[in-house]
Amino acid sequence: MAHHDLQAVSQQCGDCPIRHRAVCSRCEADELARLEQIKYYRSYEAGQTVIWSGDRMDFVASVVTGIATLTQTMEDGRRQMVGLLLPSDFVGRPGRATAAYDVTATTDLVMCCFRKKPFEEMMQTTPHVAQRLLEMTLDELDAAREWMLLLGRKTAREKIASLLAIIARRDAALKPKSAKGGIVFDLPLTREEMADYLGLTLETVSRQISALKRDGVITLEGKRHVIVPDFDRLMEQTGDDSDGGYLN
Amino acid sequence: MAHHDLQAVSQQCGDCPIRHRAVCSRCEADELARLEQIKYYRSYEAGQTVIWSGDRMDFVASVVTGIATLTQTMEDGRRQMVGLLLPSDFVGRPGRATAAYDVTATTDLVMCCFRKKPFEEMMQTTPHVAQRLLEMTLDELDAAREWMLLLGRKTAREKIASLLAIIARRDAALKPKSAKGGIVFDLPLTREEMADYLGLTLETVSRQISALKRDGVITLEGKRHVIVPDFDRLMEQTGDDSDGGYLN
DNA sequence: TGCAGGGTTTGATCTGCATCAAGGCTCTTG
DNA sequence: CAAGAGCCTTGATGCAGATCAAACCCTGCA
Repeated sequence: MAHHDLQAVSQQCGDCPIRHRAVCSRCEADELARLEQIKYYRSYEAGQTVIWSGDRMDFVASVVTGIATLTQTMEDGRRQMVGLLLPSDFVGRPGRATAAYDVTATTDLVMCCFRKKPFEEMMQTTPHVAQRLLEMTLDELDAAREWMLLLGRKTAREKIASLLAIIARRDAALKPKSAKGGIVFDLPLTREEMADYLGLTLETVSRQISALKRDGVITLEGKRHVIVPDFDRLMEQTGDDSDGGYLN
Repeated sequence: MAHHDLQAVSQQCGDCPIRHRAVCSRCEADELARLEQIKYYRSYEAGQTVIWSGDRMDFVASVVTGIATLTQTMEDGRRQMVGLLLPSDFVGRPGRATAAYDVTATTDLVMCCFRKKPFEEMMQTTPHVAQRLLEMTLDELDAAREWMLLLGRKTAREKIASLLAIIARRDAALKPKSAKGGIVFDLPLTREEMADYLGLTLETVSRQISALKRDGVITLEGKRHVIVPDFDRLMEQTGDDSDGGYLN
């Protein structure tokens, strides 16, 4: 429905590794040219910090490849992940000068950045961009609220199952078509990062994964490679309504 | 900075009880006329449900007076509040046909509603509205992420103190000027609603409030009327950075 | 005046997860 | 090949907050 979105825009150029070039028929040539001018790419390697909370941030960006996290840290070191950024997700806030969260690359990461000032100007003149950004932000807000239910009310086992289901679903959406014999994916997070995501300790994460393994809900090959023989079986462990997602 | 925002628009009419009429100099007369045509008011009394999760929802709205909550419920009855709507807050999602959460009036409530279809059309033609909505949604997302830190990592005492601080701050912002002798406000939520907000049980909420009272951090008159003699003292209990809020 | 019901407090006990601690696996580096 | 560093697992123990239960307070109403 959005005929000119940020991903499409950030993918106009030939060096962008994901998806096809998507030129929208209704986009004005000079809009694109303007975007091209304020756009640049940055790469980070796994573990590197993109920006620290409180730092000056004069760009907004969208993830091209890799995975990044947003985390908040309390003075005494307690950490909570508050965002998981996958390819096409947006970082940064027009109208704010400093970063509100630590942004970290958990895998090798490429981001497509736009300098903030010109980007904001473009938002004024190009309503599609603001509309698309609104849509993405509303999606993120929904995800955050789902996450709040998880943090506030789910048990450790339900939390782990939910996280696995989220990753499995996303992975299934990307891949052409998983084998019929079950869903297979690699965990993009360490046990500690999972713990920060779920509001648990890494020991509890480890124990609950072992428990799911013991109960035959999942199988592990190595520490990271997960096989889910029966996705419905996994979903039963999440505590969520079975009736899947609301379709818009 | 937004010269034409949703509240301003919803307050053009004389029957709107909050704030002054705010006519934006840059707003086109016919924009306003269009908004007037698709606008209507609805009232609910305390405790009433505005809409159930999954129900058809053919309007978007903003709170005029009173307080509403968004909650999610699991099949077995566990509940988590995921949004607290104060005057001027926005409900509903353009581009979604059904409600994703239960919306409940916790006090008597007046909402200014816009039928969804024409509202969406107006978003297309009036960029200011989409931009303002984006701003509001980003604010909500920030609040949700703060809330996630609370749910995932704070102790019961810190949760209670944080909630009191949030309410106190909001209240202070509304009132002309609190007395110098400390901040005073009424809790707009029952113990159970606070528990749903904080991911606790109502017993724990009650106990922690008693503890804060015992320690002299707060004083209670009746069950709902709170006196905070020293706001900094309360803030110390929240676990948050002392350096207050980032100013844009 | 009594009593019924919703909201709240407080006590006793239980339990899920945190904490503390040790050891295993795998990869890197000298 | 040894030594070290990350990351992960597993065990033992402790405690914050859940659960179960009882009683209190206030308001409305018969």
